[in-house]
Order: sequence, then structure tokens, then C-alpha cells
Amino acid sequence: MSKGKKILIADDEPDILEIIQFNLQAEGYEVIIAKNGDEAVEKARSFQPDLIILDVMMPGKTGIEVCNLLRLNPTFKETLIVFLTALSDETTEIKGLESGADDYLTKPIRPKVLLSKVNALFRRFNKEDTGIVKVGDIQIDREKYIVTLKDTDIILARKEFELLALLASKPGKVFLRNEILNLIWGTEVIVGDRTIDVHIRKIRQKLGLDCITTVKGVGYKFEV
Amino acid sequence: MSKGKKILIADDEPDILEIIQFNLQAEGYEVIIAKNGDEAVEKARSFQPDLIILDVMMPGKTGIEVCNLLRLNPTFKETLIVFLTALSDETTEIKGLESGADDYLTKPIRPKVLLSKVNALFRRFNKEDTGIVKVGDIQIDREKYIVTLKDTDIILARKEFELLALLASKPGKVFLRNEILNLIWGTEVIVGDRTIDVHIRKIRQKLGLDCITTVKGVGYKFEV
DNA sequence: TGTTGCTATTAACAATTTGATAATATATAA
DNA sequence: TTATATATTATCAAATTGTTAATAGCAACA
Repeated sequence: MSKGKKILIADDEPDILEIIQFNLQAEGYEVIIAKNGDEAVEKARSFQPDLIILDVMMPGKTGIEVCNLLRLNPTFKETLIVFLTALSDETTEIKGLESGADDYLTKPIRPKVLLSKVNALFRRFNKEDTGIVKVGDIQIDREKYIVTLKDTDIILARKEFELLALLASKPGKVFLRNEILNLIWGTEVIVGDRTIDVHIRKIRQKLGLDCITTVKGVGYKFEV
Repeated sequence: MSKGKKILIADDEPDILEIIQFNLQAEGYEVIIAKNGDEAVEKARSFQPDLIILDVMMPGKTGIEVCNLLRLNPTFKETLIVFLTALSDETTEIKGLESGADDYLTKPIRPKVLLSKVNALFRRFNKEDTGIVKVGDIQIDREKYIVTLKDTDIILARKEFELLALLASKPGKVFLRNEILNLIWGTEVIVGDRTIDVHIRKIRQKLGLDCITTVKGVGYKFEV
């Protein structure tokens, strides 16, 4: 599940904050709230949320201003940002898109819509779209071939990287040895039995964190 | 298909009942109807439906009251509950969420919407799709190779896991010893008679719960 | 061109876990 | 009660994985 993620909500209307907070917490998300634009910027910096929901109309800074500000900082380049607008406001939508929002929510908030959008965003974010997989402290960027553990880059060799990326693509799922061989080495190449183990060992060694579990007689799985 | 499931509909308007009943039956569901909140509670208890559709506004007990009542009973902890509301009523939605509804339907009923929601709900909660089998307190995740008993992970060896998963795949069904041998060991390997017993024993021991029943002279079955 | 550094693979062995069996005890149906 | 099926336990062989070191291959580079 994509739960346990941090979500920052910024809105000047306490009711809205409460509705959203209640529903997201019920789904298992960790929620941080801000009552205006300035507070939003501040809390975004200190809490590093995975998703930020910004009301467009707020005293201090508008949601769009907050978004623009955050996007300047590379830390928030990958952070999901969703705007909250009254009704469908074409003009606002365009401005929002320009400042790099990932989606929209229109008031009045409908909890189910909210939840499904949020869930969908995390799903999308975790897989296809960015090619970046983020699980716990580990971030895997398929395009750049970089693994980051708590903001520290870790250099993995190609096979090691592919293996880790494969396992992390479905956290929890056990990949059978055959499955791994087919997906990473292909059906043509035949490698010895110990090859996988050695790569696994090197990954474990380099990460220094035990996030790969052996399921004896079955395969390996990635867990946080 | 997830058909053949039982659905209880509770609404005080005969027209609505009829529309829903007709459409769901046409789709292959077994439908039970109730004309008010009290009848809904009673029929829920006697028929153990897989899904309950509750009109919020009903004489006797409101849908929300019915839901709250049922959710108190562990039997209905996993039962799907959907509310029927007039238009999108935010206040009701929040109350509904608090009482543990799984989704909403707004009047007027649009048959297509109804069916797709109902189908989607069963799909979402049908663990067969995900490879997860849930029986009572025990949850077996084939993909993750994990057995969970009351939120505690239990580690089973491969053969033990396969055996338990097999038995649990059809709770109540008695698996003959031969059947088990063929399905788990295959026809090629020949193992002694006591082998199954020993594995069964290990499973019982690890689960600490007696959910595997011996049917003397026949085989074993999984029950809660 | 040869050197250097890294990667992928394998071999060899250690450590561990698993699965099957035998021997014995217990339960159950007729 | 007795015959038969199952439960239990300990034991050992087999299977599986972990670890280390060695080797071959490759790419960058002076």
C-alpha cells in the first residue's frame, strides 16, 4: 500500500481542513495542516510531505504562489501538489498547471473523490509516470540509475540496480528465482545458481539496510 | 466472476427497491429486500449478505443507524455497506464514512452506475484477485508468501505454506490424502504416508489455532 | 598499449533450513 | 476391545542459501 505517506493540507477554512484531514487519516495517511500560505511553505520545508493539497484562495500567499515557491526548491521537484479550487475555474486551472500542479480538486469536497484521487496519485507516482520508486527511506530512479538512501546516493552496478529495482517495484511480493532470472537475465543466458545470491549480498552490503528478505525455497522480496 | 453473491437492499420506497433488485438480479446476484431499518438488521443477521445497500432516510432506523449497529458485530466487520442518499449530501457522507460505509450511491439511481459500482466493490474486496485468502483471523497472501494471524505474521516453510494455502483455498472442503499428494508433491515424487501428518502438525503448531480438522480415513479440511 | 578499476560470474565451502522417515504414542471407529 | 488411522517426536539427509575469494571481461584513460 501507498499508505503511511505524509500529506500537507493548506486551507484557511477550518471545516475543509477537518473534512480532508479526517478522511485521509482514516485511510492511513499522516496528515499535517496549515492555515495559510506562509504556514504551508514553512511546514512543507520541515515535514517533507509526499503530497501537498493547496487551497488556491488563501490569505498571505495563494496556493499558486506557494506552489511556485516550492517548485523552485529541488527538494520539492518530485512532491505531488494538488490544488483546491471553488468550482471548476478555468483561469485558475491554467495558472495552476503552469506552476506545476499534479491535479485538481473542486469544492465542495467529496470524500470519496478526494480519497480516490489521492490514492490514484500515489499509485501513479510510485510507478509508471516518473520511473521513480520511493519506498521508505529508499528512492530508486530508473532513468538515472541512482539509488538514494536517506539523501545519500548509493552506487550500484547495473545488475545490482536492476535487481533492486525489480524487487522494489512490488514491495512485499516474493519474486521466485526463476522469475528473477527471466526478468533480468532473460531466457537465453544461463547463469549459475549462486549468481543471484551474490548480487543480493552486494546490494544488502551497499545499502547497509536489510530490506531484502529471503524466502527460502521460494525467492526474495523487498520490504521496508 | 464474483456473482452468486448475496445483496441486501433496504429502502422504504418500493420503486427504488424494484429498480435495484431487477438490475442486480439480471446481473446474477442473489437479492434480499427490506422495507425499513429494523427489517434490514433482521435480514442482515439471517441471510449474511455480502453487500448491504442502505437507504439513509428510512422509517424506524436510518441507514446510518443500521450500519452502526451492524458494524458492532464482528460478523459484519468485513461486509460491504453502501449508502443510498438523495443527491450529494456532504453531511450525510461524513456521518456515513464515520460509521464505516464502503461507498455511496446517489438518487436517482442510474442502473449502469449501480452495477458498475457494485461490481467494482466486489472486485476490490475480492481477495481472490489479489491472491489473498482471508478466513476468519487468518490471512494468507500467496504473493507475499505470508500468513497472518490476528495481525501477527507467521513464517511457514514452503511445503507448509503450500499445504495451508491449498486447504484454505476451499474452506470446509475435505481434501483426500491422495489429492493433497498430487497437488503439492506432484505425481512423480512419492513420499511416505506420515509426511502429510508431520506437515499438518507443524502448521497447527505454528498457528497455535486448530483450524485444520482431521477426517479420519479420508483427509483434512480447513475450517474456522 | 598497457594499466587500472569495476562488473559479472563462478567455484568452493560454510551455515542454515527443510523435508522425509522411522519409531512410538495416541486416538478413533467398528 | 481391537484394528486401524493419525499424532508426535527425534533424527538425519538433502536442499537451499550465505559468504568469500578467484577469475575473466570490459571500459576508461593516460
